[in-house]
Amino acid sequence: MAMQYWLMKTEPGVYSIDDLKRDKKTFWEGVRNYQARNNMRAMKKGDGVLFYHSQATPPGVVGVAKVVKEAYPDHFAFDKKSKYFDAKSDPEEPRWFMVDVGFVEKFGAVVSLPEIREVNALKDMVLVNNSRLSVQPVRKAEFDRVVKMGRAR
DNA sequence: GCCAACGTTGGC
DNA sequence: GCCAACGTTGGC
Repeated sequence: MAMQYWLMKTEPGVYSIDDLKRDKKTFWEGVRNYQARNNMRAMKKGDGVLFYHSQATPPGVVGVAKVVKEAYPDHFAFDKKSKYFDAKSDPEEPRWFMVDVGFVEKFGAVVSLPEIREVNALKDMVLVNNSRLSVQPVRKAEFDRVVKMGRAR
């Protein structure tokens, strides 16, 4: 099975690449969108992840992470005190899942969304065409190109 | 802070 | 099953 590639969004004020660098790895809880969830369930250990800062100035890819643990139930959905609580997720048949991701590298500077939009080879990225999806698949060529841009600084 | 895009909910 | 209303995301 070939390695797959993904892009995961986070608001740096909530959890940033620097937090991941410090923690080495983290669990990716709180995804409450079916398409994003399905993408997480398709992830395999070792898959590459573009780490994206949304709600940032500028927004963009700030580094690389990797999948270190495949999808398992998001128990925050069962916790009434959690902001991610969802009464419709039954512990017997969990609706929401999370994965663990590990730190790989932080780019010297952000590969910004406007820059990505300017690159013809990246015009089909989900990021460019569906700005709302928080966990999305990335083609290998796109992943390699963004990483190359991130390292060339 | 605004607003477009998109997903979800719920009445019928 | 349709679709209007509503809520959320995220760029600007």
